[in-house]
Parts: sequence; structure tokens; C-alpha cells
Amino acid sequence: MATVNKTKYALLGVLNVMPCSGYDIKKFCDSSISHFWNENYARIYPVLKEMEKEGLVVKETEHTEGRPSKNVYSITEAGKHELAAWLLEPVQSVMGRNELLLKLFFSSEVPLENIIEKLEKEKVKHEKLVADYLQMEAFLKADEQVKNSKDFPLWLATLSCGRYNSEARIKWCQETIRSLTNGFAKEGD
Amino acid sequence: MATVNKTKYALLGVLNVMPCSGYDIKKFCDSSISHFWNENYARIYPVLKEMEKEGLVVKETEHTEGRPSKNVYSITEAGKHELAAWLLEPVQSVMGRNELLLKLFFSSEVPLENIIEKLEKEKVKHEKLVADYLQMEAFLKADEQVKNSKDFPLWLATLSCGRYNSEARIKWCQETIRSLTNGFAKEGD
DNA sequence: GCGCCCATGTAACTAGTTACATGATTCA
DNA sequence: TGAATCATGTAACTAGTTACATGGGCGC
Repeated sequence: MATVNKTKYALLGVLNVMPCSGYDIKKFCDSSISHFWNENYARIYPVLKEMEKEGLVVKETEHTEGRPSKNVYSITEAGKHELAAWLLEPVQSVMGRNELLLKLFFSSEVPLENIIEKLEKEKVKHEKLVADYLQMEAFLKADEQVKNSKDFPLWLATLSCGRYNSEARIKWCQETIRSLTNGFAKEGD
Repeated sequence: MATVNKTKYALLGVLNVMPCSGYDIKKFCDSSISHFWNENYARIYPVLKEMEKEGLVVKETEHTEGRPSKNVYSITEAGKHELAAWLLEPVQSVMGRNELLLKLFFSSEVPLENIIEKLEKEKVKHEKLVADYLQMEAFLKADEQVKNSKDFPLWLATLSCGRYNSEARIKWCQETIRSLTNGFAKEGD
């Protein structure tokens, strides 16, 4: 309960979908969960080794001609139990920090153009994200195998969460740009 | 440019509003920016010392009878410049991790009730947050001094960002609960 | 020949959290 | 008497990032 290494569970989650090398796990993360989770090699490789020691995964070295050899890890029964137990536990949400809001909060002496620029940038960023989410959604829906899997509605849900979030942020950017530009006129009435 | 200690700027930002002790800074953070930023004593005290060495702040020890003595820090001209320069720089957004989405993504074998429970919890959490934001907004608007300050529209903006975000999350929770409960019926049409 | 992808790892550093240590005053 | 608030700090640990180190194959 006490200290939780979440990287461990992220890796177990991926390995529960399919056996993978560290390199594959990174690719999977980057393509599927990167809008709400990230992992890097410097964590992945050591954590895989630790988990092997704990018996949560097993390694098999795969040699393919003309390629570097690959350490393919598979989840064990013990690993599945560990993952399942973690999935049932309540979410421990960690405070996220938002640098844009921190800057905004302290920006009373900053030229308005600079503030607006930051808000425009944020807006564009989220517009791109919305496009990404829609594309990924279309991609999932086009894949018959995924579409028929138990994962499908859940994967869709994570995408729509991102989209809702970005859409809200875009609206906020627009309104904030407007209200800061108009001075405080709109406030009183 | 390279490595940025954001705690430093958060503290400078607070000290630019008013001279403070480490303890006061923590209180300010907890009451004003806690919905998007947090700082703890174990960072605050050492960073204040470092900044004093760098000449960004000056310390004055204040003795009041019947109370522990207090180290009150004030921002210097050098500190103001450092802060202003940072505020002008573009925001470096850092990837946030979302444990709820991570769990959801891997939850194909988790009982639906457990998933729904987590979504309900998330919804309740954000409903409380919306209430907090509205209360804080009312509080700011009731304070004549704040209302007439340059900070006012910016502080309001940070609150509305949080509110937009939470409102979107609540909607997403509702829709996700609905769509997961109804099976996948609603998808095709 | 150059850069990209495949593939695995370590070292060094930066950041952030939790627990510990201390001690006075105030309020119930 | 015991909890809360005021007040400052350190030690130990956990997590996370960046840079470094290596090296083959493939396509342009």
C-alpha cells in the first residue's frame, strides 16, 4: 500500500496485452497511452529487471538474424494477480502542476500581448490534440480486431476524456483572451 | 534556460505579492494556487536559502513576543528581474500522468461495478472542486481590494480554468458511466 | 556516407515526498 | 490534557529526466 511504483503497473498492463521487449513497451506507450501516461527507457529497463526478480514477468531472449537480440518479457500468473489487485484499488490522484496557470496568476505586470500569445499557443496545442483524439478514435473504430475486443470501450473512453479536456481548455482560452482583451468591462454586467 | 527550478519562480511570485516567511508562503500557496500548484516545506526552506545566496531575496528576522521568531523574506530588484524574465518565457508544459485513465485503459477484466465506482468517485471529486471554484470566485469578488487590483482578472481566469476542466470531467464521467453500462449498444447507433 | 530505426542499458542529476526533530502558544 | 496553529528545518527516500555508451541493418 505504502509506496507504489506506478511504472511497474503500467508495464504489467502492457505486458498483459501482449509479450513485449522494453523497446516494444516504449513504442506501445507512445502510440496508445501517451496522452495521459509516459514512460522512458531509463525507467523501463531497470523495472523490468526488478519484476523478473520478483517473478512477475519472465524473460526470453529472442535472436532474429540481421537484428539485435531482443529480451521479450511475458507476464506470469503472479504478475497478473499483482496487476489485477492494483486495478481494483482506488485511484490515488496526484496533484498536477500547471505552469501556464502559475505564470498567469503572477502576470499582472506582464504585457497583455505576451499573455495572449501564451493563451493562443495553448489553444492551438489543444486544437491539435482534439484532432489527434479524433484520428485515434477513427483508427480504433477501423480496426475490426480492436473493435470486437473488451478493451475497445475503455480505450475509447480514455480518448474521449482527453478530447473533453482539450475542448474545455480551448473554450477557456477563447473566453479568457476575450475577457482580458476587453479589459474588465464585461465583469460588472 | 536548460534546467529550471520552478519552485524558485513560484516562491518569487508569492514574495512579489508581499514579503513572507516560508510558513506564510505555504499558507498562501494552499489557499490561492493549490488547485494548480503545490509546494511543501521541504522545498520551500532550502530554496529560500539558495535564493538569498543568489541575492534574489533578502531575509529579515522578526521577533514577536509570545511567538516563534519568523524569517521574513522580501524580493529584491534582482529577484524581480528574474521573475519578470521567467514570466515572459514560453510555458514549458510537462506531461501529466493520469492514474485513473491508466487503470481504465487496462481494466478489461475488472468488474464493471468497480470501474463505475471509480468514475463516480471522480465525478464527486470534481463536483466538489466546482463548488470550491465558485466559492473562491465569490470570495475574490467580495474583496474590494482584490477586485480593484491588477491581479483580479488573472486570478479569476485561473479559477475558471479549473472550473471548465472539472465541468468537462463531470460530463465525461456521466457519459462514460452511461456508455459502459449500456454495453456498446449506443456505439453503432 | 548519413541518418534513422532497432535494441539495451548505465550514470548523473534534478525534483519531489515523507518522515523526523523541535518547541512555544492558544483554545477547548 | 491534548489538539491545533505557529514556525523552521534536515534526512532519507522515491521518482523521473537527460545524457551517455554501444552497435548493427536499412534505405536514400
